[in-house]
Amino acid sequence: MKFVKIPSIVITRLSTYARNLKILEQKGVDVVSSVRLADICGTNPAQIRKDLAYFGQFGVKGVGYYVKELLFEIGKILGLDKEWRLGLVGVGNLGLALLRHTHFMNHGYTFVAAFDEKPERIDIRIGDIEVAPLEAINRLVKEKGVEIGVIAIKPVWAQKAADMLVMAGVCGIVNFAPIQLQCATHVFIENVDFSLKLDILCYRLTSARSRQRR
Amino acid sequence: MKFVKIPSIVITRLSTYARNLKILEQKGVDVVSSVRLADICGTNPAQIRKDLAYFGQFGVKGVGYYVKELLFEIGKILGLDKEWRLGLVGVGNLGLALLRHTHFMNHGYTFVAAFDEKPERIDIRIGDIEVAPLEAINRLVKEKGVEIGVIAIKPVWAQKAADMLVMAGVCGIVNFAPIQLQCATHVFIENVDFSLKLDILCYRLTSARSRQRR
DNA sequence: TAAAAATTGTAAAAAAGGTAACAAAAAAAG
DNA sequence: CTTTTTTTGTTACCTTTTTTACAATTTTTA
Ligand SMILES: NC(=O)c1ccc[n+]([C@@H]2O[C@H](COP(=O)([O-])OP(=O)(O)OC[C@H]3O[C@@H](n4cnc5c(N)ncnc54)[C@H](O)[C@@H]3O)[C@@H](O)[C@H]2O)c1
Ligand SMILES: NC(=O)c1ccc[n+]([C@@H]2O[C@H](COP(=O)([O-])OP(=O)(O)OC[C@H]3O[C@@H](n4cnc5c(N)ncnc54)[C@H](O)[C@@H]3O)[C@@H](O)[C@H]2O)c1
Repeated sequence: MKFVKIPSIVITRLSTYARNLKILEQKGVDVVSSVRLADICGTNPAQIRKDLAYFGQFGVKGVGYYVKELLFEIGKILGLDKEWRLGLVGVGNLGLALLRHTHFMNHGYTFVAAFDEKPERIDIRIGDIEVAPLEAINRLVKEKGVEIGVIAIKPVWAQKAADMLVMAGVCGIVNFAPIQLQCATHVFIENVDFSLKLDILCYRLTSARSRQRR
Repeated sequence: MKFVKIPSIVITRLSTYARNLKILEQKGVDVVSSVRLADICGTNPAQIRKDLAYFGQFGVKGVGYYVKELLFEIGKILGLDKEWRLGLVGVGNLGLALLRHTHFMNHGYTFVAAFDEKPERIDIRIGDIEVAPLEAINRLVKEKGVEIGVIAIKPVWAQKAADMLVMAGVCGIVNFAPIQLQCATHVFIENVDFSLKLDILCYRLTSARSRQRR
């Protein structure tokens, strides 16, 4: 079999498809065409069909896609058919919000550990989680089976936290700090970047305004 | 002059360049070459030069780019040479974290208003901000000059909040709710999407594991 | 049962985006 | 002062991604 590299953007879209299929499922919709789904997702039908074609054939000609079935298949592709265990580094403003956010738990993601510089200051217990000191990362990542690290500390400390997570065996990191993390190539990093999005908006608003003036 | 459409991704990279130039400036670096900057930003030098070429000539042949000057110019391009006023909808877990986050204020972004369904429940005052009921959006957006709306409420309510913001005259929205907002074409929307990033990581980890097994 | 309509999967074409290469200019070395 | 080195700005080329087009298949209509 020929190896085909799957573009990152395809994965992003698959996640969007899954999200909207879930909504359709809740609404009791059984079958959806690529045209309808594209409309909902804000993309084009051929794109959906081509994205899916990377992984196989999931539709029925003349009919469309069975919502439940496609959702299941995309879940399998993305690896959402299992529980993923998250470990949080930095239980500050943002970190607390993330821990308290129950939405993830309903979607296959569970925080199983949390770390902070000054754990004694933070008296939070959510289910099994107790905030531990940074030094405990190595032990707890293994004990609790942390697979994905979530970094929510100040940019200056973020790299060190990433290094410790990787040393402990974590291969996936979601980084909220506005800084470019440098990790070994076997480690996958995704950034969630609010300021970046603000900057993009500023540019759009600014250039829209200057276009109006002309 | 020929109109050249500037790809979205170029703007994203400009923001990254600006962020790293700021760090270089703080370190006291005066001049940087596209090779060095590319190395720091994790891209390629030709890309940086081409990105900048969309907007003009900012370097000196044989020398490189003057850090302060390039930073200033990129700031001007992105529209960061002014204060931007933000209005928050949803002062819950995430919303509070955003309000309390002072980083933005140091970078040209200021929250000037905050709205919640049950404002009486939330006793927070940060500077001039007092949490107001949703009905006050129209009045306060105008009074406080809100230019960018930040949505941090449950997905089901997000569209309504967006509509109200747009009605009040807001043309830029950063949306934290995991839902596709539908707005008029003159409104710019940027999504900050944690679950999406988690899904991408899951896919990468899953496919890396299945590759190992082979 | 036959014709028309709907819709997928995929090949081919078109568009967009990224990379390499190099002339031009400045600085450094000889 | 001349040659070599450094480095930008830009063109041409290459790669990736998106869109179009259509045969193949199923369902619906007549
Ligand atoms: N708060 C937000 O709304 C927001 C939004 C976008 C991005 N961010 C980013 O998220 C990160 C965290 O923001 P925040 O507002 O929660 O900050 P914060 O200061 O409220 O929290 C940081 C927490 O990390 C802990 N900490 C500090 N150094 C540490 C270390 N070396 N190891 C472990 N823990 C350590 C602190 O004790 C604190 O509890 C920052 O990088 C920020 O830029 C925050
Ligand atoms: N908490 C997180 O870490 C996190 C992370 C990623 C995304 N999100 C998303 O951000 C959004 C908010 O999350 P949260 O954890 O802060 O939720 P939350 O329930 O803590 O807060 C929601 C707030 O919005 C208010 N509200 C409800 N309906 C409203 C309405 N119609 N108008 C105005 N205010 C209204 C509520 O009173 C509450 O204060 C959600 O869409 C969530 O999916 C949250």
